[in-house]
Amino acid sequence: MTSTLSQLSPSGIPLYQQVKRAVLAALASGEWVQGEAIPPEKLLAERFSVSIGTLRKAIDELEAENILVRHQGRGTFVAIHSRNQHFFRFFRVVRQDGKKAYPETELQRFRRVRANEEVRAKLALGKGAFVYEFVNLLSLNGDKVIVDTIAVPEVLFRDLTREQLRDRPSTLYSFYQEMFGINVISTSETVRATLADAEHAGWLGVAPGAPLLSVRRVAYSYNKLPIEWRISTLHTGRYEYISQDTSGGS
Amino acid sequence: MTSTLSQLSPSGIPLYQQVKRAVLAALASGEWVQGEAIPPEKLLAERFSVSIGTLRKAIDELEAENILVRHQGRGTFVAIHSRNQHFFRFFRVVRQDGKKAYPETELQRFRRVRANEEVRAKLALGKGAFVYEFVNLLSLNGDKVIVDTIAVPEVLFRDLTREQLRDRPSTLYSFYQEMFGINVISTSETVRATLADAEHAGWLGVAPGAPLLSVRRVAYSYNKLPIEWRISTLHTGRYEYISQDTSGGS
DNA sequence: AAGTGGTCTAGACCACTAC
DNA sequence: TAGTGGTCTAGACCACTTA
Repeated sequence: MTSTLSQLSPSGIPLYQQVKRAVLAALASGEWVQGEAIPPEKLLAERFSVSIGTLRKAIDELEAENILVRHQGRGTFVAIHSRNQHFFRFFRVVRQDGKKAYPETELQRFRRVRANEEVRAKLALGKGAFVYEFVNLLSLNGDKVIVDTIAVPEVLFRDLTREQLRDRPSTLYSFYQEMFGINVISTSETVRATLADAEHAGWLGVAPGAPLLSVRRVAYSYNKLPIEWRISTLHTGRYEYISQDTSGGS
Repeated sequence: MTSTLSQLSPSGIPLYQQVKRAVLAALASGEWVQGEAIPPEKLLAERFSVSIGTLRKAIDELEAENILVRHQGRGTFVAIHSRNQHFFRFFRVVRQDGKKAYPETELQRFRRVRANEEVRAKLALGKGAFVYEFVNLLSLNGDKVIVDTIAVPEVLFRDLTREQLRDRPSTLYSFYQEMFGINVISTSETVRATLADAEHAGWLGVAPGAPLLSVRRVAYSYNKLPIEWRISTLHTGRYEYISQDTSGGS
């Protein structure tokens, strides 16, 4: 992969966007790997025959999209969506006093089934497609708080097993990344109030008929490809769902 | 307001951030008004004695935060948070089929009271401070869906009256903007499940004990100044609360 | 000390909008 | 045509990390 950029830009597309696409192409081709540093800015600027300012503008956007991470003095790295910071971007349940904690997960159920109509719609699957469907019970500070019912397309998660899920050493989304090369980069959620049915009441240790939150999520990879559908059922007795507006601030 | 920037930067804070703060200060002081253009970049660069590139970096961030809007060839404008696009950034309730609609509002209650401890904490008010507290019932497509209990500091909303609220021609936040010069630029929300009490059941036309969402919001202006505290109680029988993650994409 | 990204400059030229 | 923001350059110097 030399890829000195197609040299010509008759399209009128800004140079920095062409550079951005070229960097994305190099990432998608596997030229640079998860967690590894990409070449320094000066080298990249030469490779693409642009000034360093233009190169930086391209990298700026890739960093804003959580695809690259820069560290002053060390280099620019391919982002890892693992435990530390990124976890709480997608995990939005905290104790009512604001304290964040990592959940403990117990796999309750696992099966391979044909996707029903709702799941096919959410995951953009064709009729007859299979999904892996599993249920996790999540605890925070020892309290059973969340039941996640999750469906992922078989075609993207070939040969996923119950054991892999149960024994994974890291978060679910970094497991997706490490084992299947699938990156979750955005989600879309809706929230409703429901009453606990017998099964969820049992899992969460509440009375049937207790009020619960039902959070429905579609998770997307690059190009808005849907890769996971989940229904999270939350007991908000001592916890709550948070929804920050990240645009503003000073 | 000359404000040529304090000239000295012993603090080691990057210049463009100092410029950003200075622009925010000019906005907060009312020097530039809603929907009006701010001075051109070249002028601002001279005023703050920085290069145009540095000035642009400051404006870049303010645009990313929806505080300014740039239009090539026309100028840079103070963002208007009014009806059209911005409304649905803060109004996050849609019908379960995804259809968005503007709510109709009925003012149910209005009073001036001393803030209790919770409200004082959320709005960063001192002991004994007064707030205006009012209750709105919101309908979507003719369905009564939301009860908003809202508190705003008297010190920021001097002489707010029941009649002003009832007769306002626009959304609540553009009313804040037009009548009091207060801009909502970010919010922080938490969500819990509750059961309808008698009063809310009556307003929403549900049985007492029906499951409802309780959304608690603090709305902020520039510099993270809290300007409104509200508890929204939602009936999610046919509607739902949405929470998009806007960071990703390519 | 060497190498990385972060900031900042002082322009040039282009694309778009208004008049 | 004049004025606006958008792109791009070719550096200089600073702050941080690693050895």
